[in-house]
Amino acid sequence: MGVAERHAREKEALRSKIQAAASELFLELGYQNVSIRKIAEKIEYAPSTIYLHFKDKQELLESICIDTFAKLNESMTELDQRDLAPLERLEQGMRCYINFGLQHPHHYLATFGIPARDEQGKTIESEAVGNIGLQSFSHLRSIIARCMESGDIRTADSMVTAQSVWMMIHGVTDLLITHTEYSGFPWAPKDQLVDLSVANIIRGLK
Amino acid sequence: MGVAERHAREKEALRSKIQAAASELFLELGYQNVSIRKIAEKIEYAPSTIYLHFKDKQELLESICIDTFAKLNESMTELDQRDLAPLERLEQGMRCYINFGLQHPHHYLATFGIPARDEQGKTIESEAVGNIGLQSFSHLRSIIARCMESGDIRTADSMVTAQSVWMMIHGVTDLLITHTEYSGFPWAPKDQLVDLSVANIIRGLK
DNA sequence: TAGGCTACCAAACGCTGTTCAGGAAAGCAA
DNA sequence: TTGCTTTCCTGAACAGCGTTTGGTAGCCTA
Repeated sequence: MGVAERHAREKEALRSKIQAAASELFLELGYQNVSIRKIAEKIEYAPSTIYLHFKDKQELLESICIDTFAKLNESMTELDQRDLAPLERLEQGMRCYINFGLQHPHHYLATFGIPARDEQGKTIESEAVGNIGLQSFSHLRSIIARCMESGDIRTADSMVTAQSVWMMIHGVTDLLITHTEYSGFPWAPKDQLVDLSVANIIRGLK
Repeated sequence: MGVAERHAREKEALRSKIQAAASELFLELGYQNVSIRKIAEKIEYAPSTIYLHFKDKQELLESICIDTFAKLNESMTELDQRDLAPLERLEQGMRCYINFGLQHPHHYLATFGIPARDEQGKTIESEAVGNIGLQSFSHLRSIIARCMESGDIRTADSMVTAQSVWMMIHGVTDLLITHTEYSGFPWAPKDQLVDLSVANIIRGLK
């Protein structure tokens, strides 16, 4: 009676196909310019079919971002296994985060830069995105806690400290993604900005 | 022959009325939810009339953001005249920036958080916005240069340093605006995050 | 008073996300 | 094989969006 299983597989296959098409367009055109109709056309299905697999556009794009952010968490976990000194680990973690943002600019912005807003303009955030974000964040927090234990940085509330650090590297990542192209502003080279920022953030924690 | 003048005044008045209505809706509903049609309805004109005064929606919203950012520059100039010690001045400047973002969240996000993007997803930035941003930035740079001269922070390239600092406080501002409402993430109180971030950024510069 | 000029608007175009009634096909039971 | 049910998918529509265009009404000048 493998019929039900086959059906489930086929259904899953189409879901993946939608995600793949959306992901490609997403990468190509950016968040603002991906439309349900373009995705549908790419996979040669009717637009309404997409709604059989995803509640709405937000959920579809979110599912892609979650997949992408899972890669960030993988990188972080990998970094954990390289058993570096705490401070070195912290620096690598920050660089890893920034590089991730630069490698997946659209996904990064869709997740952190352009939150969904309701009619009142309040931020809406899904549980799923919250979870994956929390995972990344807890990596950061634990590294910071370790740096405090080892005495590499001064002791403080690891929660508040980690949030503050996250905000800073988010700012670096965000502006590197969105505003570096603009030639009217005399941006310094990315490398310099990253190096100095990472160094100064760590210095500030000592 | 005051007719032409009266006409010019009337034209200017309508332009301002459009801006005022847009600004109000903007504040109320956020960037995503302001539409030309809603603005038109609010001032009881046809949507197309708006296009006699603004090239497109982007230009209209930009003109509002520019006005708002002019206030930030005013605050910064005011701060200059209070003739504080360099380091104190730097701290106040940073706090001033963050508070500005929190007081005008939609304007802040529209200017820095949600840049216009073309079909390829590249950032488009207008000259006008670039100018006003450059003004704010040059304030920051000159304070930092002064702190270097006075020996309060270590000497380095003031351009790169200012950009790095800007990125960090942008990150703090941005995340305070967009993600604090989300209850699933255990955010620390805003005050704590601001205090620690500002203190650590300055510490990192020493 | 006639002509021109400006301000304005209604309607339309092509796009968007989303919903929904219905059809085709596949699976199952008799 | 026939009929029934379930599943998947679609075409058409709705309401909204930013923007353009053709045309009109009213004021200003001559």
